[in-house]
Amino acid sequence: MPGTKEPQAERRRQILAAAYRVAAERGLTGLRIGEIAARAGVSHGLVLFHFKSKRGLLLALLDWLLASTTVLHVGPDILALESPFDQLRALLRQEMDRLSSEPQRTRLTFDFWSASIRDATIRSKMRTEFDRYRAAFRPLADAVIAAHPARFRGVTGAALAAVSVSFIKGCAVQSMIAVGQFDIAEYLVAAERLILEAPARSSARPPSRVRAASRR
Amino acid sequence: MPGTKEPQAERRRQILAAAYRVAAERGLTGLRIGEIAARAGVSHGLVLFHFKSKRGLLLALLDWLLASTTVLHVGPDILALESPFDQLRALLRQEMDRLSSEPQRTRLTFDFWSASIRDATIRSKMRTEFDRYRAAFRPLADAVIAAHPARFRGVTGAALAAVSVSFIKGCAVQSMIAVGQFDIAEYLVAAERLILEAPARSSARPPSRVRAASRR
DNA sequence: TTGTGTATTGACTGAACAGTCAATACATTC
DNA sequence: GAATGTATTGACTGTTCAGTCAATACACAA
Repeated sequence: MPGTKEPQAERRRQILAAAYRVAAERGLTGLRIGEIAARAGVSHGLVLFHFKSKRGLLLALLDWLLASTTVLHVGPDILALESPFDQLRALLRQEMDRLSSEPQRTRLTFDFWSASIRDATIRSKMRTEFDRYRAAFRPLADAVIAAHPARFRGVTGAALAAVSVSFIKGCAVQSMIAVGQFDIAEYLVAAERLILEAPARSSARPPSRVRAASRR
Repeated sequence: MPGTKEPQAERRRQILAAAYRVAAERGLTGLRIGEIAARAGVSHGLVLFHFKSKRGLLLALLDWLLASTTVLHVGPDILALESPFDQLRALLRQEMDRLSSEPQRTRLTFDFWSASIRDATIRSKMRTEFDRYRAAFRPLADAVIAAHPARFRGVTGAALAAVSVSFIKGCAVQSMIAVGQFDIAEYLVAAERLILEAPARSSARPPSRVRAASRR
């Protein structure tokens, strides 16, 4: 005996929320329409009614995941920093913190990356997202290059942005596998010193603009 | 009517080889005992006979994959470089080249990473491999720190090694998703300038030891 | 009230697969 | 050449799922 009706959009939302919870726990491979339905408190058939097929649900879930992921935000506190180097460094830190503070979301995203290897549709969606993410780094990357033309002679803003993204993704990958054993704080310090020539700790000396640019 | 007998080890090898091919094409999720058997030219039942269960086969495949992956090798040409910075840079380049020259293997490894999120046994194996990989970077990382004590004050060799690995993994991830569109050569140049303060191109000036160390 | 379209259910179907097993072939030892 | 142990097959089983569908309930309009 069919239950109470809900407006279409609302039902979809409920089901997607349940799907997200299941996917976060069991992974994309362990995603079962039956379990999603149970969690959403509806029938198996209804899930198919709203999403047409399992694949349809999967793609909707991906859209939902991407849409609800915070877009890279370069806030005022970052813009307030003097040198582009400092800004880029602050941005990296912010992003790594964000990824590690949302392990479920990060793991699910990772699952979709993996799926994207063999699925063209998923890949295309992921790529769009990747591009957007990289593009958000672009202005800063350009600024860094402009501030240090000699050092970055021949380096494009695109490539520099790509490298920045790599750091973040690579860090995420490692922290996912080596849970606990991988100290993000320590990692960040090392990354900063290595990449972006950090100023000495607790010194009052102005940040990074000190060097480079004077080269060659 | 049962076919000709093969020595146990040899059969396992044949089946694993077939499993690798199937996994490379279809991914771990698409791995089917039936298809593996067909490719190996044996029966479905025989695969189970030799590997006990699908999971057994999966773990054996992982062992095989890890065992057959080239261990990080710091060759004489790298050791010949003067400064630790240059050595580390050369090593990064070598590894990125290697990963991108074996896309199938890299993709499969990626698949296993993904599986490791939800499977403790796989995770443990992957972690061991990760540790080994990171450990191989360790001596160089230590050398870099020793060469620039001021710059890396408070940074451990472990963290520096972890960052190096991140670069490589992050690069691999991006190049897998943004196939074609992602220019590894350009990426490498950017990474080198950003991370390791590259010497100016085609200049005869001695490498990196120039700076840092003098700081503070 | 009647009618119409949409939402919802639960039972059913069929396919895909992992795993089992008895039968059989081969190799080796005695 | 009989006996024994191991490899190999193919048919079978049971389960797990995605997807279908007819029946039904609800909302709303006429």
